[in-house]
Amino acid sequence: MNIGDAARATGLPPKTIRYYEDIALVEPARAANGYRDYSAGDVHRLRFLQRARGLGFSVAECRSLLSLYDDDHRASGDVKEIALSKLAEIDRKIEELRGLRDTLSTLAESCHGDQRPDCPIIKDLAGE
Amino acid sequence: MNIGDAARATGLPPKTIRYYEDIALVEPARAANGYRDYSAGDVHRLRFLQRARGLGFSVAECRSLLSLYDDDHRASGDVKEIALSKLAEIDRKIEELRGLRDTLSTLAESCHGDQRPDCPIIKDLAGE
DNA sequence: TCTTGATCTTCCAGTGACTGGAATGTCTAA
DNA sequence: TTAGACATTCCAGTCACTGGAAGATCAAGA
Repeated sequence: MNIGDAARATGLPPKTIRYYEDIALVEPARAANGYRDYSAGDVHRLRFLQRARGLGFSVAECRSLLSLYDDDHRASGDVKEIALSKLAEIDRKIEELRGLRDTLSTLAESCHGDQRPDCPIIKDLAGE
Repeated sequence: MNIGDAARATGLPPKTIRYYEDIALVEPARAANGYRDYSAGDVHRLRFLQRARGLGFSVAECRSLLSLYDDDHRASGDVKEIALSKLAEIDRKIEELRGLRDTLSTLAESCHGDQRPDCPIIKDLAGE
């Protein structure tokens, strides 16, 4: 399977798939003409990556998850640990964004938003 | 005022302050010895940047905000527009993270997380 | 057979917003 | 005088791609 077909099968751009080979995440065989030749297993791994990245796992975390995926004797606890720590990270980010949201929304509400130069948002940013 | 003092006054690392000069956000005068010499106005702008970045504005947005900050005849509506579009962006991010959180939390809950290899998280990522 | 156009290859550079480190120069206090 | 704290510039690295150039290969149609 050529890279274009693998791209269609996984929803990943060819550039990204080549990048995943560069960083040794999915290393396909090569055909006689030098083209990458993706096996069904390779495509599975690519799809795994696509899902895991979509869930917010970093490439480094994906590497760990892939090696657990490869390991038939893995402990599900190891996988769960990664998932839970990612969950905690997402929670932290949500909290941070909520804080930003509240501050910014208060600021925006206090600004009349017309032609006059007087602006509470700028004043706040300036520290007045 | 040397860069170290400006750093202490604003909470920004010297490296970052130099970077802001590189991209022409805050360009201080130079002393006879070649050291950067930050005026009170420069420090105000740096503090403004520090606050705006902390609120999640990109450097490009900060550039716009700074030019509005500099313009005594700005319309507060222009500032409010930037703030509101950032607010909408933050809301989108929060929603996205909530979705991730829910998916990941459902997955983690369904995983017993022990020594056995059977793992619903891996199964889901593999698309089974 | 020739050509066209899609697809493939590699390699280099850019993104955003810094951050680290090396090599070197200047200032201040003991 | 000297130590060490601070300053300078410049280059390279981060993360996860993405864009583009230059050139090879393939499949289909005239």
